[in-house]
Amino acid sequence: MGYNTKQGEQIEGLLKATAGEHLTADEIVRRLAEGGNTVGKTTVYRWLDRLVGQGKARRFAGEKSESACYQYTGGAECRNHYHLKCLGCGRLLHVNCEYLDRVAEHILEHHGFVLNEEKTVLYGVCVECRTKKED
Amino acid sequence: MGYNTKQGEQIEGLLKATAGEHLTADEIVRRLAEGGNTVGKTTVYRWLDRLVGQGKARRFAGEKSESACYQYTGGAECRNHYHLKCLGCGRLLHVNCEYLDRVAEHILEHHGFVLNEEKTVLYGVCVECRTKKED
DNA sequence: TTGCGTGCAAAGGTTTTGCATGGCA
DNA sequence: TGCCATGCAAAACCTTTGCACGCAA
Repeated sequence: MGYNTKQGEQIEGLLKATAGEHLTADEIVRRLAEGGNTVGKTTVYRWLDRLVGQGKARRFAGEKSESACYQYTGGAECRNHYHLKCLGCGRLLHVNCEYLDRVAEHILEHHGFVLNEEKTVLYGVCVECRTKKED
Repeated sequence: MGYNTKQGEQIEGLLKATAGEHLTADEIVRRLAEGGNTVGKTTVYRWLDRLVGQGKARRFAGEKSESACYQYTGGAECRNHYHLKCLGCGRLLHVNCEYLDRVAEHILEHHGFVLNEEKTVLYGVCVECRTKKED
């Protein structure tokens, strides 16, 4: 199911190389073009859908009519930890932390709610953006 | 700043009355129409923007090209607790819990990250939807 | 009376789809 | 060869904006 193609490799490769950032479909087209690789926007959208379906990437809906951003998450290992996303720079932090694991247990026991770690993102501001603000 | 109008009251009223659910702009138009109150979609969007700005409502971006959903949060008090949103029924649970308050402290101390409780939503599945699935 | 609110129609922007062509296996 | 992938153009959608008219204060 699914062929390996030049475009697919380039899209996944770019996402992987910029895993700390988040990119819109448009930005992916532009960056690939800058690298000399022309890829149609339609193809970018189709590969992003596929990568999200495979759990290799993640989609972040934009505010209002902004474009959605996509970010590489790398697959299986990302299902076992938490994600902190910075509202300042967009960076996604991957946090392995037993304390946070216990949060899920607490929520289940005390609030009857099964936390979906894959769908949950904790929003806030990272250290870098915090110190930057103070300038 | 801002007049009180019939439409505004109806929109806020509907949102308040359905605080457990989440509605799209379209659904708001439809439900008001069913109640005999015709309100233009443009007006609905403008009031939703205002209510979100006032912290009275919250916007949840849809997947892909789905419409965004709006949900009544009631204002100031919602900034001091956590929100659990059910992926099954869309219900938003408001959780006041000292255990969860400590999560923010932990994240700051151990991960250098200032959690924004207002922007963060924990996704998962509520008790009702869990037992429903088992049928 | 003044200025904001309303709602229609139209525009704007993102994402999806149709279809002919190209490429992987 | 068979089937999927590609990419252009066009469509589909949600949301915003322009503008003339209506209503709140």
